[in-house]
Amino acid sequence: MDDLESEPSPDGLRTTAYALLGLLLFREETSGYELKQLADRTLRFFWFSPAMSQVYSELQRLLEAGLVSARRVPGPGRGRTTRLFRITPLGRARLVRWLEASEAEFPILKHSVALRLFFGHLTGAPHARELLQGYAERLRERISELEAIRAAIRDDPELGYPAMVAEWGLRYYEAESAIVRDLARRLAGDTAHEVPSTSQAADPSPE
Amino acid sequence: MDDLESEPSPDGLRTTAYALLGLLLFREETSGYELKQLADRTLRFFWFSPAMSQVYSELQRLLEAGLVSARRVPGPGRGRTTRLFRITPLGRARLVRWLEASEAEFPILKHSVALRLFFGHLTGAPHARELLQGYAERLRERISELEAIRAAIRDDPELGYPAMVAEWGLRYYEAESAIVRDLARRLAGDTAHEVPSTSQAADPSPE
DNA sequence: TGTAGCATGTAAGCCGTTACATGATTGA
DNA sequence: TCAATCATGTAACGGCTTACATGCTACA
Repeated sequence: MDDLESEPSPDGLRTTAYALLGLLLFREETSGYELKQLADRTLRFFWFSPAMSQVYSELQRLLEAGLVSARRVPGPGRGRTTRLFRITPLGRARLVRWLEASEAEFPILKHSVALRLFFGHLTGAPHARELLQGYAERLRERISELEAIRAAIRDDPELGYPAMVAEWGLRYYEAESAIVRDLARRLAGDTAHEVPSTSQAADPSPE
Repeated sequence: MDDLESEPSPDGLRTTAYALLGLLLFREETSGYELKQLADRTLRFFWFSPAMSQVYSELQRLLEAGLVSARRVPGPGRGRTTRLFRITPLGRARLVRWLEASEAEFPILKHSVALRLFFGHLTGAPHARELLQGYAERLRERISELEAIRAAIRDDPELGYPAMVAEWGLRYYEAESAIVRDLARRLAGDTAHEVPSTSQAADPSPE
């Protein structure tokens, strides 16, 4: 089982650091705050959106490694200063090297809905159906969000790759919706017997 | 942004602890070692398979909370002892309560292939295509593994829910395969211009 | 003879989170 | 006037991983 789990690259930087570094490519200069917002609109859909505090700490690390530069500017807020970050040529080169030299890990899915369905015999078909319906609902929200984003970037020729990823996400969500719908339907037929299993269940896998 | 990130339940146990606890339902008694193997064949596909050391520490925690019991038996290996764990009635009750009382989080996806594709303009269409083809290859492996598992559990009436999850996984992988195939095809048309973007790219999202 | 599998753990460390601390501006 | 937004961080903690430590049995 050599599922190379995001080995720390020679730079000592993790995938998340490179992800944030890459986002800087799409901006001239950004504050940490703004970068977090950008992550919420992009990374969130296929990686994850780091906490505000992590954004700052990753930026600090990238700064120390020379992959980004920073300058302080006043405001907004009279006494306060804002730090604006920018990717350096070295940063860009390192990002490219990382993309070319390192292997992509197989995607990691933490799917708590599937996990709960796995134990469905404990709570019964009606509960499982509600679980799936709740998930379907949240999927619809996600789809709306992502559709809005895709519509906004669709025709920008500079954003072909982000657009592909957005489409990937949409098709993924739509596949999920279809599967969930089918499973819920199948459970509807079973609704008769509630929480049927009192006995110890059998082995879920053969020897 | 209230994406309730796996809040520690009143028990102080995380999802992973409940996941392992739930796996014990499918066995009379297991060693930590065997539980890890079971996790590799089940949890891995929709949650993640914890490291060996984590399996032991979660079991220890569950033991202290009285949700599992343990007994030591000799062997195999003359001087060595094996600890066999078993879910307690309390454990089962707590698992049910957790399933019923807590909300399922929206699935978390760490998709490094999509992340890399997002930055595809840095490495060019041929590289992106290779990335997708490599992923497609690994997807095929996963599909084979999961198909074998599904075939083995398919007709056991006690394992209806695990079978549903296996099917979910298969359909998910098949959707991924289809999307990846289409994206790779689209990139094939673009192969002419290698690494086209030297200029700073534009904003990936509208103001 | 050596390596893979069975079996159990401890220790160190990083990744990422929540909670905390601070403070100005804008708009309801 | 009160909340939201902009903006920057620090501290504490938990989850999970890798590395380390140990040793037997079966098999090639």
